[in-house]
Amino acid sequence: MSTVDQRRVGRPSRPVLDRRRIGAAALKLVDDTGGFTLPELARRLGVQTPSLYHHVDGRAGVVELLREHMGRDIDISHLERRPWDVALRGFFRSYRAVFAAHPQAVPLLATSAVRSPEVLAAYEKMLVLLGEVGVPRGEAMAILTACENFVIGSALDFAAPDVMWELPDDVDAPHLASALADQTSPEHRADNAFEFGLSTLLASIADRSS
Amino acid sequence: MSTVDQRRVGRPSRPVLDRRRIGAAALKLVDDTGGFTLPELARRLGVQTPSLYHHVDGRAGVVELLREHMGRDIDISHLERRPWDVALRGFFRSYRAVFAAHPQAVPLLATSAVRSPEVLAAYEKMLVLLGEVGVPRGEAMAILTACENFVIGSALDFAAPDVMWELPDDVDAPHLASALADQTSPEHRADNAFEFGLSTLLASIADRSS
DNA sequence: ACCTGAACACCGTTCAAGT
DNA sequence: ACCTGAACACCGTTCAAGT
Repeated sequence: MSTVDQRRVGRPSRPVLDRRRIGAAALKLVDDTGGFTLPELARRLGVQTPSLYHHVDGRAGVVELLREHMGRDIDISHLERRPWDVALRGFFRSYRAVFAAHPQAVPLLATSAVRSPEVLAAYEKMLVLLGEVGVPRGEAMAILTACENFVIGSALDFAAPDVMWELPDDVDAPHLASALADQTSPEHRADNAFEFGLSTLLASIADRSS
Repeated sequence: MSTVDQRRVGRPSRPVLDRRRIGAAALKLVDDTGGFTLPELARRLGVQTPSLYHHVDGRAGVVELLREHMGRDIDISHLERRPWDVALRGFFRSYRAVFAAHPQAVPLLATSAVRSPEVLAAYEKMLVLLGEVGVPRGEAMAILTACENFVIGSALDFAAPDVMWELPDDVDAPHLASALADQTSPEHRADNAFEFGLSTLLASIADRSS
């Protein structure tokens, strides 16, 4: 009948895709479904699967895009604040909050930490902070790495279902059962653990300063 | 010519597969190649792919098998030792050492922590320890969770390539560069960070005891 | 440069058939 | 119960063709 079928072949007058749009759609897809597939991502973008390859390097490239996208959300400005512990606490909270905002994405990214220029710049600033406080240079990297490892582990914990702490009936663990029951706020189990660990690690930095 | 071709159809006189053998082969495969595929796993076991489904629930079931297999290697006996900090330190070191022995498997398992009966029993014992020391019951779970999160994050860190800390030429980060250079032993970067964080977390438990 | 359609190798899963 | 062979839907990736 009419020429409603606008299926087009060949290069469009203006590009319909760009890395930013792909990254946003991918993150949305992961948030919605817990995973992603190139065909499904392409469908959401109204495009054929191979089109993606003009902008990202396959599936691994999309994961990289997720990493970039979430890395941008980490609020580095905390590191401008003083005193140093307020700066670090704010930064690491933001770091974890970004993961917590996209729990389904965490397992995809956990393989390797974010190493974008922005994150490297953040490390640079944190090292300056530690230097100001008097932490020996040789120890600074170990301290920050420990903090980051803790943040990533905590993010994974947050992403994990709370159901994982349900005890099977056949295991006898009275102390564990009552400890789970005695939690001040079970719904914030992961948050409590995070705040505890973060405070602990930061306090130990104070100990190392001169 | 001869009947060398022993391809058989139907149920074998004695089972050729069992969960243990599948788990061991899967772990070996992951250690060797960094991943696994059901066809590849079946090939190594000298069996057809669908045969695996008689023993494990598909691909997810194999991951579960990996978890069980590695969980068995964690040395719980540390928790019988005293004083409490020796017990906990030994246990968490063993926990991480198991991951470190199979770095390629870590990303596969990181999604959810090990929650086998053995690990639950370990938690039970650790809670008894914390109780002996006088840690308030309401805080105990947060403390142990923080330790576990740290261990898992550290395991992922260990599994990550050290190359990730190579600085691109275009980023200007003098403090980061010198901090990396000043590390007491770069080849043990991940280990140093782990030992630092673990000591810190354990020390804070002492603070919480009465 | 950038999108499409067709094609390929490969993977996870199901199931009937056979002992 | 336990293994095989065949079959299916689906995925990631490549590439020539078209603008």
